[in-house]
Parts: sequence; structure tokens; C-alpha cells
Amino acid sequence: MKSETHLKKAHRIKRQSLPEILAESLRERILNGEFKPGEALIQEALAEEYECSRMPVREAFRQLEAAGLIVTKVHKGAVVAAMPAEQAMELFELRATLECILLEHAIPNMTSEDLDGAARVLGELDKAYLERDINGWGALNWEFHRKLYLPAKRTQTLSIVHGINLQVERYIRLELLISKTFEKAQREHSALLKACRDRDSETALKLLNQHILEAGESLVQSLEEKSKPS
Amino acid sequence: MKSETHLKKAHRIKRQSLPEILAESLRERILNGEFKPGEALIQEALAEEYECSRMPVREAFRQLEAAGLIVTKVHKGAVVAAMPAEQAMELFELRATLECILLEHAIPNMTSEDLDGAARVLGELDKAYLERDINGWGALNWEFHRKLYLPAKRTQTLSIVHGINLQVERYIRLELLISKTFEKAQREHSALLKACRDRDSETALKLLNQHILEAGESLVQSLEEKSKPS
DNA sequence: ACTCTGACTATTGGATCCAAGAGTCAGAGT
DNA sequence: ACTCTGACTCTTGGATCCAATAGTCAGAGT
Repeated sequence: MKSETHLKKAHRIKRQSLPEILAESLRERILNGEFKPGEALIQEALAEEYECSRMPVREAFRQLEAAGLIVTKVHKGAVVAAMPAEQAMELFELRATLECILLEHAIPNMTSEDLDGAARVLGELDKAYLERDINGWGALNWEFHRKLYLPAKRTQTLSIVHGINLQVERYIRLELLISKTFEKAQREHSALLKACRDRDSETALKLLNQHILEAGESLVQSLEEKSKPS
Repeated sequence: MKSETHLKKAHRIKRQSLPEILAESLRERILNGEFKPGEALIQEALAEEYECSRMPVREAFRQLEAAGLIVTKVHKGAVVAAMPAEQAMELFELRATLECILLEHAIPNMTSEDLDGAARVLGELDKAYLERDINGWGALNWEFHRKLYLPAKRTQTLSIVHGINLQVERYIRLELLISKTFEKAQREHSALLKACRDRDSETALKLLNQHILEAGESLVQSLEEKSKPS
């Protein structure tokens, strides 16, 4: 009996509405740095660019606003949200707290499939790093963490953490370009996965906590350097 | 020199867009239980009720969806989100974690104005309780907690916690009607405020943690009883 | 009697149109 | 020369209209 779980999974087709697609695309472009903090997003321009009317754009804006990526003022439009260094650090501390909770609950439930899946993503992550594929790296990075947290079966926490990750990812990407954080993260990911395999919660949690907080600190540091070049 | 801080505060007028107002109103009605989990929300009906077109309603839906209060399917419309008991407990645990962090950071920064403000809200809370004003109680309850957390100066965490509170408030309200949770909460609030006044972090955190987790447990218990009346 | 199909209806998704608010710039008045 | 005002423009907010899809129900064929 093959225990493949494809029994009834049907082919999951897109089934996405235009606003969702737009929101995703715009988020990607914001994370890429194509739209910089403070920059205004004009509905009509984007509508023309995506060859649709302004309406889907408007609904996409609502989603992005709820996610904290843009801020809108009545009759004044939307601008990309800025994030001061202290807020960034707050988000990293939040991540550290919440992701450690997730990992703690996940470790006892991890199957070898879970671990192998995470290992596979880690491989892809390495490849993305070698090819300097920053966009891909961002998505894969989250995918790796997500794989580790899924067995915790805490969907609400996971979705909140996902939101926070998206918010900070923008800055992480900038940081990645100019530092050695990449290799450091890769080493830490490996160590983390190993601790999970060993079911060594204590080590795993310590590693994860460090992994996130140090990333935050190095990011905040480089943010502050950049803001005071005088 | 009067240290009143009204120097430049101008009069903060509404400046709210229709979709925001609608989202607020609809959220309130969902929290009230007027719209029950699983119930479909029809754009046109709501548009007519609020005497506007469907468009503001649609944008309000996007906001509510992002807040997790409704779920929408393409071409099928929006239904009020249901919440299984286990997810409710997860949210309460999240609250306990995050709100304790907030309080921990807030206590050292609290001024006597902060404490007096909280005390004042506590009084209103009591009044709302005596008048059985459930709606008002919900808002004031959050206001009380918020007052305690504001000095932590962690806006992101605060806004996430706010979102979680809104999600569980719906069930809390139902629970309040049928149990003694009300008086219990009131007593716990008083004790909590006193510990804050004494700058006794240890006691305050323990109280807050209990306050939230016990509320969660009693809620989940009554949810399970209701779902298995057979 | 059962099932499959096709038309009909209810409701949402998207486009276009009009109104209203915010910013800008020129011109008049002091 | 400076400031205030008003018209003009750019952009968003909201309404209405048309297209597309899911659900339903009746009817024909087996």
C-alpha cells in the first residue's frame, strides 16, 4: 500500500483573484526595493502597467495596507511604509519569541518527512545563494523556517509570523547584498536542522533565538550606519 | 508652566474613509454575534443597508479578511470566519505571551498619569459591567489593557496583540453573558493594576498570564460543552 | 426512477464614469 | 517684494454598468 497522500488532492489550480495577484506582485516589488520607502504608489499608473482598471489595484492596496507594507491617507493616496531602526528591532524580537515557541511545539511532532523536506529546501537555499538569486532566497528562507514550524500545528501563530517575516524581509534583502550574513545564515540553518534531527530542543531553541536576534542586530546596525553617513 | 500637552494637538477630526467606517461597523456586528460564523455576507444587501454602493463594502471586506474575521472565496463571496476551540486556545496562549512581554517592558516606563488613566478606565469598565453593556465592556477591556502596554513603546507588537484581541473578543462576549467571568476579570484587573503601581513586575506578569490563560480555558471549555450537547 | 444536461438566477469581479479633495501656480492687491 | 486668493490639474473616492461564474432547478433521455 503506497502511503502517498495523493488520494483526493485534485489538481490545485490557481483560483486567485486579480487583486490577490496584484497584491503579491506589488509586495514583491516593494520587497525588492523597486518601490522605496516614502515613494507614492499611483493607482492609475499601476493599473495601466498591469493592463487592468484601477479597481483591482485599490483592493490590492487594502491588503498591503493591512499587512503594514504601505500606508494610505484619504484622498492623498498610498506610500510605501518606512520602518525606523527601532521598529525593525522590535519585529526581530517578536520573531525570536514567536518562532521559538513554534519550534518548541514542533520538534516533538516532527516526522522524518518533515526533516527531509526542510533539508531539501536548505539545498535549494544554497543554490539560490550561489546564483545570487535574492528574490528566490527570500521565499526559500521563509519556506525553510515554515517547514520546521508546521508540525507545531499552530496556524494562527504561523500566519502572524509569516506577516512579520514579510515586513522585515525587505530590509534583510538589502542587508544580504552588502554583508556576509548569507553564509552565516546558511551555517546556522544547517546547525539548526541538525539539532532538530537530534530532537535536541534546548540547542535548537538557543540557535534559533540567536539566529534571529543576531540577524536583527546586524541589520539595525547597518541601518543606523546608513542613516548617519555625515 | 502648565505641562498640559495640548500645545499643537489641533482637533483630531474624523478623516475616515467610508470603507474604514464600514469595516468598523461590520466588525462590531460580527463581534456582537449579529452575523454568526458561517453566515454569508452579501455585498449588495449591505450596500443597500448602509445606503452606499457595493464598492466601499468590497473594500471593507478586504480589511476584514486581512484581520481574519471573514473568509472570501472567488466568485462565491464572504462568510464569517469560524473558529474551532483549539484555535481559540492558541490565540489565548499567544495573547498571554505577547501581552506579558508588553507589560514587562511597560512597567519600568509607567508614569503616574499612565496608572491613573488605567484606573479611570477600570472605573468605566465597572460601570459598563453594572449596566450589562457588553459592547462597551469589550472596547473598554481592550482600552484598559492597552493603557498598561502603551509605555512599552512597542507599536508593532501592540497592533498585533490588538488584532488577536479583536479575533477572540467575539467569543469572550458570548462567554461573558453566561458565566461569572465578568466579576473574576474585574477582580483580576484590580489586582493587576495594583501590582503595576507597586512596580512589582513578577506579580504583575504572573497575574496577567493567569488572567489570560484562565479566560481562554474557561472559554474553550464552554465552547466544547456547547458543541457536544448530545 | 435516476441521472445528466442546459438554461436561469443570484451574486460577485472588473471597467468606466463622475464627483470631490489636495496640491500648485499665477496674478492681483497691499 | 510679499502674501493671499482662486482657478486649474492631478489623483483618489464612490456609483453605476457590464461580464463572468457558481448554484439551482426543471426537463429529457436512458
